[in-house]
Amino acid sequence: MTAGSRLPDDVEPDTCAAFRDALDRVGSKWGIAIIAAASDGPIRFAELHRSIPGISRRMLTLTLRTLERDGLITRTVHPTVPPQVEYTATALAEELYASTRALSAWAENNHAKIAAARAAYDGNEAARQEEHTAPEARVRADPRP
Amino acid sequence: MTAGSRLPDDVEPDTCAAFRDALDRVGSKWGIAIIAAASDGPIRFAELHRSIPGISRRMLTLTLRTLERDGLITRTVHPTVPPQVEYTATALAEELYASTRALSAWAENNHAKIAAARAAYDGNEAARQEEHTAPEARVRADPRP
DNA sequence: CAGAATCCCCGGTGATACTG
DNA sequence: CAGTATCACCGGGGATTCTG
Repeated sequence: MTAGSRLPDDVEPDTCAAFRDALDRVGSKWGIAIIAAASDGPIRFAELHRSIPGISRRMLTLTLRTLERDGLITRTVHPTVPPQVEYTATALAEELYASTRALSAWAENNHAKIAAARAAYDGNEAARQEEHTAPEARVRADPRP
Repeated sequence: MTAGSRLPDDVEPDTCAAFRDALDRVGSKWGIAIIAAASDGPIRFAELHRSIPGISRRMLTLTLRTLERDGLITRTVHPTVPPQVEYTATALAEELYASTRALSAWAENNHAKIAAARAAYDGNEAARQEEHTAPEARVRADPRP
């Protein structure tokens, strides 16, 4: 397939699809946080759990599994008496994390503009609502039973 | 608040949060595709709808609204007899889109490695399953009523 | 300590039909 | 043409409990 069938799958053939593909790996709620935390060398499950405030053990486990599956995190089990497991970000994950910086930087630099744009939009929106409801209607609170 | 209360909100204080913030703007299923399509100059609703294959009119409208609200897309209405509306990506959106490239590039360059990692993981996973089910059990299909 | 299992909720998304 | 309005789904994510 895709060879002659002319599937309608080519808007921004590569770039756009590739971006979504990257998001599938690191777009989950905790993905980036985990990779970031595991970038500073091996870190144990409990440490990870503590260093990422809002996360539940469940989501930590699940996200770690997908990251491990994709080769972004290595899992090392030390068969000591209280089980001890260490996680480390792979080189691949480090590259991914680095590729993330541009987006983070953009967000940091422009979240003020975004907020302003929202305020402006919401303001005009509210104004349009008023004139759409027709001025007369706004006076009629009509406290009649 | 946040002054002395020592809120547990500082894993990767800025970077990680900023990334998630960026995703809130462009992480939706169609966000990037729309910005990409609107980067090549003004484009009409129907054109947009055609150039992004899988999208429904509903999601196109909704996503355009949020993008407009965040100042990433400008909406221009021409009061002609058949209504004509044009959308254009703002400079802000262009910067955002540019900041996206690093991630897209990473995905393009490494999706092979990812696939390989997955295959390896799934292979070992299946193997572990077998030996965990205990060899004997695998022989017992037990066709008894 | 490091999970696995279960239940439940909610928001993003899709399908369909109607409108100015 | 360019939307809006409804309904319905389903999968990510959270809270809680159990285990080797």
